Amino acid sequence: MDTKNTNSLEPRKTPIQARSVVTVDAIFEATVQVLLSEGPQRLTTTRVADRAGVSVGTVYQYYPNKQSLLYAVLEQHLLRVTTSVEQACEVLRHQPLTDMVVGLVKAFVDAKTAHVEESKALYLVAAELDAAKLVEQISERMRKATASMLDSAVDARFDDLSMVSFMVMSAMVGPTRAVLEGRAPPKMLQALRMQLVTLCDAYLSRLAIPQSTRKTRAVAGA
Amino acid sequence: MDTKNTNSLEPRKTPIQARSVVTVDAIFEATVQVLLSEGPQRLTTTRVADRAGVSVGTVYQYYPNKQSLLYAVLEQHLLRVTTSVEQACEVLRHQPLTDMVVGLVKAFVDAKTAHVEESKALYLVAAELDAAKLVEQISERMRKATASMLDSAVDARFDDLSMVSFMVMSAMVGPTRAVLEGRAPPKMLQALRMQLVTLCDAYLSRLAIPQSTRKTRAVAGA
Amino acid sequence: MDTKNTNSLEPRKTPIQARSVVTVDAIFEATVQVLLSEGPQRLTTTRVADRAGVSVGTVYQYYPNKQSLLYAVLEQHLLRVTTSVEQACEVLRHQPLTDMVVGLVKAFVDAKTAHVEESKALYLVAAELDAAKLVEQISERMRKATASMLDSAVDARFDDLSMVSFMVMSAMVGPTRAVLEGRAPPKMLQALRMQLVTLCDAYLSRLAIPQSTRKTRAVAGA
Amino acid sequence: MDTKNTNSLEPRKTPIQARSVVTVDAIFEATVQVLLSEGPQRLTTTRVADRAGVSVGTVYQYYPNKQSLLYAVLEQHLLRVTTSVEQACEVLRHQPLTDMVVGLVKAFVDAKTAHVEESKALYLVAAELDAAKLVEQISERMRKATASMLDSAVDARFDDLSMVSFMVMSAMVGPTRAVLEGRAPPKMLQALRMQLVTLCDAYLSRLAIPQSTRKTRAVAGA
DNA sequence: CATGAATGAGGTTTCATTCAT
DNA sequence: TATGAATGAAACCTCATTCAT
Repeated sequence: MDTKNTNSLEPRKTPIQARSVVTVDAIFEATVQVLLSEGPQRLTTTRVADRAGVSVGTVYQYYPNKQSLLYAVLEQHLLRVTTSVEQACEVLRHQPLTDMVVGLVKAFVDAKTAHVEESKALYLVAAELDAAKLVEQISERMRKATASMLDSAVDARFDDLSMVSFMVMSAMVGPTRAVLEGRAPPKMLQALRMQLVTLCDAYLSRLAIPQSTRKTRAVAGA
Repeated sequence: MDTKNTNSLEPRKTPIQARSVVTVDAIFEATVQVLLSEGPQRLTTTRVADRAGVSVGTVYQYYPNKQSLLYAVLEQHLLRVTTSVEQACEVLRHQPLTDMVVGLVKAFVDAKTAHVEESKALYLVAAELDAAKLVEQISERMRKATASMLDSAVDARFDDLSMVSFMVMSAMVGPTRAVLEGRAPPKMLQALRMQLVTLCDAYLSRLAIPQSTRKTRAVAGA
Repeated sequence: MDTKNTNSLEPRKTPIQARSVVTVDAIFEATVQVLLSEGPQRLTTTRVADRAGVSVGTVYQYYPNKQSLLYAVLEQHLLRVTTSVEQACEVLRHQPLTDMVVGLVKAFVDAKTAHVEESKALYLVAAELDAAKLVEQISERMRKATASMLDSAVDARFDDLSMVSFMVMSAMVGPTRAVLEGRAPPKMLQALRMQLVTLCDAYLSRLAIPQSTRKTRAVAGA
Repeated sequence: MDTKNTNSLEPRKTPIQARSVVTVDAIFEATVQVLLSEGPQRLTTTRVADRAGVSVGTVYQYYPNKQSLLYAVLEQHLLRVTTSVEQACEVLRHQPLTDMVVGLVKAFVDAKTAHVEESKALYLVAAELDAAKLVEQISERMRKATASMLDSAVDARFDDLSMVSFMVMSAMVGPTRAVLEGRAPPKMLQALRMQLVTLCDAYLSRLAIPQSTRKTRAVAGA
């Protein structure tokens, strides 16, 4: 087992004492701050330590290397989004399709835009880090949650849920990222949610095999 | 005169002699290769020079710094995609909406997947580089082309072309990128084009203000 | 906060632990030694580090760049001379002119020749460094001190003290430098002091507005 | 004989054809210009070639290395000053002391200030170059000329001519250099000549063994 | 003779990481 | 545990010089 050695991405030790918890949090927080203020290129372990008010050595007490530090921050961010999406999906089960889309878009966009700067910075971190696996896992979880939710829609059924949920999730990512990274007509900031709803709802309606449940009318009209 | 100096992203000098043309190409090609084989983190000017079979100094004869090297490669890639999209948009003018979508998706996905590995590597380059401006320009060009094409559709009109074209382009980017980066159900590789067509066509149909005429009159008119 | 960054000429951090004080001294000393043994052209940060028995990295812990290293050495040297001259001027206040000249010349030449080799090497450093400002400040201080001293002479008054002190100081510099740099008849090494006294005293006597009083009253007055 | 190889400071070949003369001049001139516009640190052979409108290779046709190029420029400058001083000394033979000093100071300062910027730049070159020997030779020539002139003064004789001439020459250098390098009260630019005359004349008068020649009165009074 | 592409040693600087205190 | 001084590999970049064309 070399899961906790220098090459690992896992945090090194789990803090037990209260003081340690404070320290880890400070380091964590400092990492985000440095990321925002200096950018990922200028994020060095020393700078993080300085910002956190501890010494470099202390940073290495809790994270075996720089990657694991960034990994932790990235993971937290992604988990926040994922959790948010998963919870929304859970709540939205057994609703009509359109309600699902509205709820899903809201959950996703809200989570992403809660910390705009952080989101932006972390796109870069994800690139520098070999975080493919993590991103893949996260994506998988969100797709699963989405698929499961869609599967319970009262007014629609889908042939290929894994494909549909992949498309819905990744279709939301494109415009959202473009907006976060600042390329997008200004008005998009406001319109993003509605447009994403239109996009996903139109797509899903097109693919839906309508269900003649009592409570559901034809969604796609015509 | 000062535009080709050390801080610039512009190539340094235009080769005059024949052999130097070969050299520049070799360096450019080597950059792509190193990018693919080693990843952007391990791309160093020395490694590029080695791969190109020249000395470091030679690299710096043509590119003022490492960034400009990466910038050149990124630019070429993006321009390839952009040109492809623009040409498609031009050709597809005055067609029905669905034909447009099919053509646009094909142009975009073909261009992106023509050099899959290169595309993947360049996502990281774009992140590390301060390429925001370039990406923005490129995006802008594609949106313009798309908007102009959509504006000429024989069977639809749109209220807010800049928003619609932004959504279409960025909605295509999301799933495409996810596929290229390897997170996506395996079958997506094949299904991508069709799904994107469905996605975009559904979205556009939903937003279209239908034109009742079989033979469309002046589009921008009325 | 930003004053100790990479572009500064200021030393980077003040040593806290005892051992680091030793290190800074060693680096400083090594710089002087390399300067003497290899000349300013061959002074590299690596060589300094080697001579100091530390790694390059350590050098950069205390000096943000090579220039700051040289600057520190130059500054110390110039301050040594300046202080010496200022103290002499202070002590010599209210003396007859000739005593002043004798004391001033002694102070200056002694300080300069205390570390002959160092002085020689630093002429080159000053040239390579953008030390114009430092040299100017130092010169200014010495001129001020000289002027103030001369102003208190019991047996002379001067019309234009700033010009007179400039001439005296820079007239001393010429021959001293020539001697230090090894162009000068051999006997000059011994005769320098006396000749400088003659030079300056003759000059000052020529310009002095004689004071007829044996016991001088308020100097700046009458 | 390795006087014309790569390590030599001698120019490589003497141009015979007219075209060559033009080229050498252009290179020479370009060197001075680059020195002034970019400073000695940024003077590279390529930059000189560019400025001269020739290729680097051509520069190396006429100068075996960079040092020889700088050496040539420095030599020319120093020779100009030296020649000027020597000619003045020749002309001033058999004159009274004061006339000599006036003439000498004028010759020296005029030569030095004829190309102020060039003079400044060349101080740095002299430092970087191992030009000690050249400077020493030049100094020696000026001292010889001065000594010989002084020896012919109609109204004075000196015990130690080599020392006296050394002091006179180097005493002029100090203030002149300070003025050229911009540390000096502003008015000094105008006053320099007169002050140097006062300085040197006072010094020489003090050391002179008066000659009771018919045409000469006691110079220093007393 | 002139050109200018190519060379590559060598310089400066950074920064993740270790370890004695 | 925490500290922070020290490490040194490795990256970027320059520029004097050569030589085939």
